[in-house]
Amino acid sequence: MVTARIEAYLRGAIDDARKAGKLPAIETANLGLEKSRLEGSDYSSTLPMRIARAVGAAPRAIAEAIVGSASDSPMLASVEVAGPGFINFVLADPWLAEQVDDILQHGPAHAVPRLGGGVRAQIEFVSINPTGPLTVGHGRIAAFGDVLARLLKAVGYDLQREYYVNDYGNQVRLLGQSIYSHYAGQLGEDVPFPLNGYKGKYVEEWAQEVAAQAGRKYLDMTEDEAVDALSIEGVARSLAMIRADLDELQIGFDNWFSENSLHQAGDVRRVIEVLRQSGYVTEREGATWFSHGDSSHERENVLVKRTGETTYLASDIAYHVNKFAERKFDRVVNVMGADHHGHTARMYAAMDALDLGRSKLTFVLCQMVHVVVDGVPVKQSKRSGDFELLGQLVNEIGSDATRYFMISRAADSQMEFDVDLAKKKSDENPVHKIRYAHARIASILRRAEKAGIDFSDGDTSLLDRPQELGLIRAMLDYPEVVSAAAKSLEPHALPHYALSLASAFNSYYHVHRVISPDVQLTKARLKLAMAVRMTVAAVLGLMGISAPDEMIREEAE
RNA sequence: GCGCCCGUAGCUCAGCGGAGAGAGCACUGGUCUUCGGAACCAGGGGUCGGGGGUUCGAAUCCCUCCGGGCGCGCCA
Repeated sequence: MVTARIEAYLRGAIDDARKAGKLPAIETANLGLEKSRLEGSDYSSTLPMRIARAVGAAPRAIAEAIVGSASDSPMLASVEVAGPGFINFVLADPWLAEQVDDILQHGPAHAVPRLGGGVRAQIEFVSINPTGPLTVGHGRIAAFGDVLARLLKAVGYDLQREYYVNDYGNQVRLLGQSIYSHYAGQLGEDVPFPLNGYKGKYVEEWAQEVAAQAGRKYLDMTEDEAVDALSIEGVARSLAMIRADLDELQIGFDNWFSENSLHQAGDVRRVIEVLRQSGYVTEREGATWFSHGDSSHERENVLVKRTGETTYLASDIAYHVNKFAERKFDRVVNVMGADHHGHTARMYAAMDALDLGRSKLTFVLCQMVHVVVDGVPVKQSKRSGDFELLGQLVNEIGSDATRYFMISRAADSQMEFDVDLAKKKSDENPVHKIRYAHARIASILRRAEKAGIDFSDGDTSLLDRPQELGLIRAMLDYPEVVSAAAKSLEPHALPHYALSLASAFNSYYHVHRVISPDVQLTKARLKLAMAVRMTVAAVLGLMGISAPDEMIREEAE
C-alpha cells in the first residue's frame, strides 16, 4: 500500500530531524496521512498542525524541519510544506509507471494488507425468521452482509458465514396455525385464522398443496399435533424460498444454525442457570429476568416467561455462548435490521455477564429500506401480506443492479428504493457503466490478440500522459479502499470507487488510442488496459457483481 | 416520556476534525460517428435543517431546538 510506504518514509524523516536536533521527541502513532484532496498533490500529512501545541512551535516550522530532513525517494517526485502546515507528497511519474508491471505480475489484490491475520471470525447475516419470503428490506441486509463477508475474507480473516434459523417459538407456531387454518378451510372445516397470523398468499398456496398431498391427514390428529407438524412444514418451505431468493443474488452460507438445536441440547436452560449463579437473574411477577446494570427495573429483560417458555433473548444468549465458548470464534459480526437495535445493548450486557469479551462482538445495523412504487411508499409488513418481495425486485432489475443499489449507501442511512426508477433507469445505472468499461477493455484486448500483438515485453515507462498516470493512481487506491472498507465495516466505499475507476478509464479511452501504429506505445498501453481490467474485475468481484467480457447491446426504446 | 439512526445540489446519496463542499441521475450546451456512443467534455445549481459551544481549523465533535425513521422488559 502506498500510504504504508509513505508513512514509513515520513517516520524516517521525523527520526532524522530529531537526531539532528531540529525536532523534539513527538508521538508519531498517527501521522495524519491521507489522500490529498488538493489537486497536484497525492497524499498529505496533517501531523505538524496536530502536534504544534504540544511541541510549542509553529506548524509550518515543524513541517519545514521534517521536510528538510527528508531524503530522496524514487517513489516521490516532491515533498513540500503547504498551507497552514500540511506536508504534501507527490508520486513520481516513473515510479507510477512501474506499478503497472507490479499489478500485472501480482494482481491488484496483492497489495491489500492482511488486517484479519487469519483470525477465526464469523459473520452472521440475514437470519430472517423462516416464516415467509424475503422482502426488499431483507435484501439490503443480505447484500450488505455478503459484500462485507467478501471484504473480510479479502483482508485475511478465516471467515465463516452463518444464517441463524429461528425455528422455535411463537412466530413459527403462528405460521403453523396460519397454514392449518387455510388447510382446514380447504377441506371444509372451519378453523379460525389466528390473530396476527401470516396473511401472505404463499401461506394459502402452501395450505392448498398440503391439502392436495396429505388429504385429511392433519385433521385426523389433534390440533396441537397438526400445528406442530405444519410449523415444521412451513419452516422447511420458508427456508427453501429464502434460499432460492439468496441464490438469485449469488449469496451463500457456510452454515445454517438452528435455534431449536440449542433448545434440544439444553443449552438455553443451562445458560440461564449460569447467569443465575453469577447473580444476574431475578424472579419477579412470575417471570425470570436477566438483570444487568443498576437496581432499577429498566435494565431487566425476561428470560423465562410466566408460561414457563424461554424468550428469544435467552436463546440468543445461549447462541452467543455457543459462538464464543464452544466454537471459539475470536471475532463475530452480526448484521441485522436497525429495528433490532434495542437488542444490542442486552447482548453486550450478556457478553459482559458471561465474560465472553464484548469487544469480540460487533453489531452492524442496516437501516430500513422504504420501497416506493408509483411514487407511493409501500408499507412493508410481512404479516399484513402487503409487501414488496425481494424475488420480484431481482427478477425485474437483476442481481447485479440490486446488489449495487443495496450496498451503495452507508448502513446507518435510511434508503429509498424506487422500484420504478430502478427498472426504468437500469440502462443508465452506474453499474452498467462499470461493467461496460470492463467489457470494453476486454474487447480491446481481444482485438490485440487477434492482431497477434504480444505485449508481455511492453515498456511501461512510456506511460506518461496525465490520463495514464491518473489511471495508475486510481488503481493504487484499490488496496487502500478495500482495507479501509473492511476496517470500518463499510462496503459502500466499493461502488463509489468502482465508478470512479471506470470513469477514469472512459476518459482516458476518449483521449488516447490504446492500439495505434506506434507498436511500443501500443504494447505499453495494452499493459495498462490489462491492469485496469484486472482491477475493475477485482472490485466487481468484491461486490459480487459480474464482470462480463462482452455485453449484448439492447435496442434503444 | 426515554433510547438509537438520519437531515448536504431539483432527486438519490458520498464526504464525518484539516487546505475554494463532491458523485450519480435530472437540466443546459458542446465533442464525436468510436480500439463497442450504454461514451466523453463543459456549465448552471448548496446559508452542509436552525441556533449556541469546543478548536489554530467544524458538514464532520459537544449542547439545544426543529423535522423524519426505528425501538422501548414476558414477539423473534
